[in-house]
Amino acid sequence: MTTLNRPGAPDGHVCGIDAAMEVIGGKWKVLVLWALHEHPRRRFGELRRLLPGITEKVLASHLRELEADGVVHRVSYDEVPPRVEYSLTEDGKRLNDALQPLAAWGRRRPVTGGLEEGAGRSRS
Amino acid sequence: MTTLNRPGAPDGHVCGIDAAMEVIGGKWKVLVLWALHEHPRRRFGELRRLLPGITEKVLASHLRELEADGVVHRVSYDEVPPRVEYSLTEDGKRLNDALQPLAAWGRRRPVTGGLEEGAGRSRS
DNA sequence: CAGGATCCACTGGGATACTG
DNA sequence: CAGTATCCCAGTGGATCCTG
Repeated sequence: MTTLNRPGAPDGHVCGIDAAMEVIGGKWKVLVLWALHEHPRRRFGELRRLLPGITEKVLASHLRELEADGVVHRVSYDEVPPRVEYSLTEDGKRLNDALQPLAAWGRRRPVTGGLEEGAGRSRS
Repeated sequence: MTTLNRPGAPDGHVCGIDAAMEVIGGKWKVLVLWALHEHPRRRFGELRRLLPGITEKVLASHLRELEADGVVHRVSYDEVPPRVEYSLTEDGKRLNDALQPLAAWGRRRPVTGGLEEGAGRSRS
């Protein structure tokens, strides 16, 4: 367990977000999910092309973890030229749905209408 | 740019999730948000107590980033014993709302009804 | 073409000690 | 009490080379 470890939720809930974060915790995870959502049944190379900047290792490992987490489905046809297709599982689609509100929130962030704190974007 | 960097969304969307992930990307970020959501106007030490296992450094930095991102509001009264109170901004509350579906998804994960991949939780 | 194996660099996070 | 300052380690992501 390298992720969030709540000692047992003293308040009575586990919030489940940590579980979700465990799944989408990778740097490109959500984008892979997203790409798969918009381009069902994509092959490794295609996904790689869809995610400019990602390396094979990272894509491969993310895909493997996503598969292990049951949100991505992998089908490999053993043909002469190796061919593998990835797609979202039902659970993966649900995850994507659950991600929508967050996406919407993030999208309206830069120009929030009622931000009174005057906070600016500043990160490392 | 240490975060997700999409070259400009070739498909026409930025999905916004990456922006959101930037905000909640810390290990304890969501839990801090959560704690603040359930315990409005909490002080540093109290928050620390609410998040067993978190260190001062991390709590402080998360709080600072969360504040910079406009989701947490910080009020410091300069009294004799230093006193600072943290609370969620309106945007922070919206973020929390946006997090709910994800939390719900994560909560029902362990016992998914139709998981045929036979995947188990396996991480590094 | 799909990825496994390595090596490396970076940074996020933990522990501890100190200050206003 | 509410942080800040260091040091350090581990995990994660990146680049490259190599294989089925």
